[in-house]
Amino acid sequence: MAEEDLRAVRLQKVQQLKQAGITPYAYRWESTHHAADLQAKFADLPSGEEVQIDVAVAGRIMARRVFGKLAFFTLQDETGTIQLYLEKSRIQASMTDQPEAFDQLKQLTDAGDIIGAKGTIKRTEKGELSVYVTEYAMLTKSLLPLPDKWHGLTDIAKRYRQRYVDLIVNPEVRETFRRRALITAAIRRYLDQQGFIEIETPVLMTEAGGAEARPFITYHNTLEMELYLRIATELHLKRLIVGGFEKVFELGRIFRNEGISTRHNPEFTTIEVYQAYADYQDMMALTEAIVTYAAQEVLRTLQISYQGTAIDLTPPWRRVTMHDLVKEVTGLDFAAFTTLEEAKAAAKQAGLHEIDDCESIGKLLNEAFEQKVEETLIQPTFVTDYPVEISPLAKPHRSKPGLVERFELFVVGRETANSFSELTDPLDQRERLEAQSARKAAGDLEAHGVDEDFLTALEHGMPPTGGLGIGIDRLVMLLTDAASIRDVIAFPLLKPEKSEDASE
RNA sequence: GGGUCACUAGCUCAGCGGUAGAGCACUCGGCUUUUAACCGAUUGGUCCCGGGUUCGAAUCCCGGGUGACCCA
Repeated sequence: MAEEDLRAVRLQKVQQLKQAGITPYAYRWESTHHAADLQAKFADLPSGEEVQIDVAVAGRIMARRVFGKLAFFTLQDETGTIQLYLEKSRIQASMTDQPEAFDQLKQLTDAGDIIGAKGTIKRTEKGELSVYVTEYAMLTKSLLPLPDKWHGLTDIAKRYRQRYVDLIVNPEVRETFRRRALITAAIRRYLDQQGFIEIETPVLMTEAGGAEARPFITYHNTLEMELYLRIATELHLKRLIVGGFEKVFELGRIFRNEGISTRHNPEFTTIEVYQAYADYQDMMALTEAIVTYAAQEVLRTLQISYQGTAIDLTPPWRRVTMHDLVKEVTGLDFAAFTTLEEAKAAAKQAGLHEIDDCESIGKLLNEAFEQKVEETLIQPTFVTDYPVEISPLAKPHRSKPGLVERFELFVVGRETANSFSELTDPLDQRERLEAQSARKAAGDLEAHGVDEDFLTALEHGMPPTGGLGIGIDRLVMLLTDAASIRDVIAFPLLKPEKSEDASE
């Protein structure tokens, strides 16, 4: 039967309910238990036995098994499922004001409807814990059919486009988003316990900054000006450190106008943390603490499995410099090169590709790292001491010329966190931002203009500060064993299904 | 950006040049211990869209759309 016909049948049932004086869209319902509560509480109840306890439950009908004078419904709420044992004689005896109650249950309810039920507890002879129903109420009539009860909804595009249906029929999807909420709550709780406060900074900015990425551009009507959606929270949080806060963070959404893949969504969530009087070594300890706290709170273990690979999150994690890793994997010792030409020749020899545009040894080192090393970093690894050329906001290394005090955390081959001893010298910072601004002028779409107010803030003096950013989506992927970032974002960006060609 | 694959009933899929199919769901009938309930009978289609080849296209070719995976 076509979808419109299926819908028409259910609309007819809506009318029939109304004619019988029953609203198909009720106002409230009071439950005593969730399905999981009952399943746990009566786990030891033997088959065939009853318990005279009054319970009330509510949820969506997932399956109906209807006999002549008896019916079994599978009811699903947020916590799980429980069976309703619906006996004509018992319901008719209790719902005396509604003599047709059982027939209405058989004829006017469908899988997908939301109902409430009151009754006692009974484990059937076949062993299924059930609410032995005395009364029920239609709470919301559903007009559209649920997907196949056995195969469910597997079409990936449809799952993302109609996430509500995905959530109804795929319980593990609900679990993923429940865990995501637990992870962000755990992170906030940990930071709160450590004395950090969360301050919300602007999403709309007159100049994008704090990262190298293409921004989204929007427009303010009354100001008559273009604005950028933030690509990082960095520059505002540092202003707060200048202002005297010593431990701040923000867990929020940022936006990057770039490609979409299983690891990239145009809007995603990061947490950035700034701690005055700390350096990147302190931030490593903080990173370990945050991630292991979240894992323990949500999974109760540090031994996790990601897409079939065992990952051990037990700290301390390996700490190794980018130079040493590149040398270890490729055999190239970048500390030994004196000219760019020499380094490029050796890099090509080692099998690196598309390196002709690299204008410095530091960028070449980073290319070697990205092309050869990243994918090998499966267990949690802090990669330290980056070239200054690719780190415009980090403080020069206290003992290694040409490098900065920075680390990135890699797990399962993916960058998961990024941190530096923050650059606090306003003149050095100006030089680096102006260099970037020149690249913007030359057409680099990921470069940005100088944020003069940020430099003014630095000139007022920022204490030595450690900064840390963690990609929340990737962390959630890791802790929920999700293969795609779209599996941990409730409503990922998708192209509209049909282009409404017209209008022009 | 490039390559490969997918798109057929509400859902899951078969059909691959000759009358568009199955299971589930829906509708009707039967049924007081089911749990993919069962039995019987129906119903349901822009075969993603647009061109082309052909006597004939869901099927072959070209273009487009959406998505997945791989590569950059």
